[in-house]
This record gives sequence, structure tokens and C-alpha cells, in this order.
Amino acid sequence: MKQRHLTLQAMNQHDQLLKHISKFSTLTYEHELLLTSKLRYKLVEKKDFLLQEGQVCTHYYFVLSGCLRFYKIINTGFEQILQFGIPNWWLSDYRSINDQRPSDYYIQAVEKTEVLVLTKHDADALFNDIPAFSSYFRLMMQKAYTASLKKIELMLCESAEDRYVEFTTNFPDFVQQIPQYMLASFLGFTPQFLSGLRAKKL
Amino acid sequence: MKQRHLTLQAMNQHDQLLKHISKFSTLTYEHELLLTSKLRYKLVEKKDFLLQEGQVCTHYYFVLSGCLRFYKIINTGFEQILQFGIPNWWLSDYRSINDQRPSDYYIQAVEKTEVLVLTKHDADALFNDIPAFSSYFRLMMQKAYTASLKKIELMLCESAEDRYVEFTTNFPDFVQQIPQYMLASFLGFTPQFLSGLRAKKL
DNA sequence: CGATTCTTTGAAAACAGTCAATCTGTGTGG
DNA sequence: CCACACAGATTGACTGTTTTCAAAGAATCG
Repeated sequence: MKQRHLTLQAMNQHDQLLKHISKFSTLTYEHELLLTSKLRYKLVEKKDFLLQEGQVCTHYYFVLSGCLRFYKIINTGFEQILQFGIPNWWLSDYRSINDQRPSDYYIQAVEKTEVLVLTKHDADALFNDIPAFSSYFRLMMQKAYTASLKKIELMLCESAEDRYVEFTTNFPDFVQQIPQYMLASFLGFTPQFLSGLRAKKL
Repeated sequence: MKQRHLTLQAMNQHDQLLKHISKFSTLTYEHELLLTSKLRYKLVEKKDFLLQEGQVCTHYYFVLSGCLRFYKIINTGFEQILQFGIPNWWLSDYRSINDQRPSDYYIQAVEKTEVLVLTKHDADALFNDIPAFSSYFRLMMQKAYTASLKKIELMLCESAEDRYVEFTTNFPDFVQQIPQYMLASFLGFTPQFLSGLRAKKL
């Protein structure tokens, strides 16, 4: 009884992640404690950065609420969004964090966003000490990989207009939540073109 | 001595994979034996299929030599290549194999290709029994994910011509090895357009 | 209310696709 | 060994989608 009560207390800020993990893998109670002891909660204000170009990425971020964007500044000076970080999604610059090289990207909060933060150092130890956590992360990487392959497929096989229609029907609420110019960038066309599409549909 | 000799014998068809794994993770000798006991060598003739649309994908393929292509037939009847499987690359339809759902894709040998085959069932057992193998696969998924993110970046940020130039300078030998129409499909434009590019460059 | 940020509009231009015909090379069967 | 068939590569005219540029119009925030 007492232990259970303590458990709930301790998990308070972490239960969303533990619940998510439990969909894919099974951690022992001891491993849950070990994992959560390494997590740090962070509230990121709108437009604040978790990563900027030139920095070596040192953390993995698990989004609890809000929205992050992962983008780069291209040579013409414009921003190109490559990914969004939505709740229950892990985000990091995996190339930078893995090879300890400076990142080409920015990770910025689109709106007030809550994340759990895990250092590379702690993550490596956890991968080593908790096989079930390593397996969970393997499945997350596989999921992210298939999602990005699907995006490549959409960009290769469908017109800009079809991509817009498909995305808005799949994520109608998310589309409302972010500025249109970010959606346009993510989908791979200009804000002007998106504006034209919307005019046609109304 | 005797054991070492036997080892080499047993590893004969598998040492390429074991060598590749050793770059990312460390398997005990017993775990190497367990892994290799589950691998099956397969020679795939040019144009033969490892997966066809409608089938549930049941295997992971590790390419030893040759080249596989991962593609789909789009509604206009044309083939769209999404990935190539080159030596030391794992290829599968991870969505189909994971969710046990029919695949939308084909995996076909571009030329005579050698692969190692692992069933989903055996792979799941290995992930469970050999944490280091699970970690290796986590890193492979992460690598594949970053590679496909990089491709999305190229498609969003660079013109068709720039993508062609970048790809041919990065993989000059691979470009020679495959038909031009496959390269064009992979890079996201038409064979005619590619032909025009080549005419300009000569 | 003013300043900034975001969205919309329209015209001109660029980029890449489509269609159709021709050319090239390669391998196979007569 | 030649002739034919077929797969792949090339060429050019035409079409269409999306971008660019420039300006004006909303919306949001301090």
C-alpha cells in the first residue's frame, strides 16, 4: 500500500512516458525507477530552442505536450521544417548525438511545450542496463523510419495539392494548431501556394 | 586451435554480417553461434522477388552483395523506387512485418544478389535473448531513419539537378551499376529529365 | 493603437512532366 | 552469323504545376 502510494508520487511527471513504453515493451518496477531517476522535466516556452545549428546535440527529448519543430536554415536564408515533435514522440538530432558532431538543425518550441529530457550519457547507460528499454527505443526508431519513408513516398508519388488534402484529413486538429507557413514548409511548398489551395477549397 | 578452425568454418557465410555487427555492438561467441544458426543464405537472381504487393512481409534481409530495390506501383501504373538495398544494409517492409499487414511494396533483385535471411519469429527471439543484437538493430534503425530524413531534406531543399549531381558525386560507382531509369525514379524525376541533365554535363 | 507577424492576391517566370517518335545497344533464335 | 526483338536511352515540342516577386490585407501582441 505504502509502496504503491509512493510509486504514484514518484511517477507523477513520468507516467505518460511509462504508459507509452508499456505499449511496446515491459519494464520491471526497478527498471522504471532507474529510468525515471534519469529523466528531467522541462517546460519550453514558445520560440525557445532545445538545439541550435553548430551545437553538438546532447539530449533526447520526449514530448509530453505542445509541439516542437525540427528545421534548418537553407542557403537562401529560408527555414525548411523537416519534422514536428508531437506528444509521445522522441526527438533529437540522432546523427549529431551519435557521432558527436555539430548539428545543422534547430529544435524550437512552436508553442509552450513540455518535454522529458534524457542525456546521451544516461541513455547509453540505460540502453545497456535495461534491454527492454533498448528494445522500446529500437521500435521507436523503426516507427520513425517507416514514417519518414512514408513521407518520401508521398513527396515522390503525390502532387502538392494531394499531400495537403491527405495531411489535413489525417491531422485536422494539428493543422489548426500551427501557423500555415509552417505547414507549407513541412509539406514542401510555399505559403502562397497553400493560400491558393485554401481559397479553392472554401 | 581446433575450435578456432571450426569457428571459421561455421562463420564462412556469415562473417560479413558478424563483422558488420562488430562495428556497432559486441556479441559473445555463444551469441554469434546462436545468431548464425538462425540465418539462411539465399542467392536471388536478377528480377526475382523477395516480397510482392499483397503479401505479409515475414523476413528481414541483410544484403551481402548485389543490389535490391524497394518500390511500389502507383495508381498511374508506374514504378516508384523508394530505396535500394546495397551491401551491409538491412531491408524489409518494417510496417508489414511488424503489424502483420499486407505490404504495398515489392522487393526485387536489380542484379544477382546474395542475402542473409532472418524470419520475424527468429528475429524476435534473438532481440529478446541477445540484448547486444537488439542494440545493434536499434542503431541500424536509427541510421536508416537519419538517412531517410536526409533524403527528405534533399527533396525539400534542392532542385532535381542538384540532387542528381550530389548523388552521382557521392555514389559514382553505384550510379554506373544500375539502369538510369531506376536512378531517375529513386531521385524523384523522369528518365527523360535525367537524360537531359546528362546531355548538358557532357 | 502601433508594430510585427502572418496570410492573401495576382501576374510573370521557371521548372519539370507528358507525349510521341527515334535511336542505341544487347541478346536470342532462326 | 545474321536478323530481329526488346529494353533502355535520347530528343524535342507542348503542357501544367509550383515558384517568385511585389504588394496589400488580416490578425495578433504588447
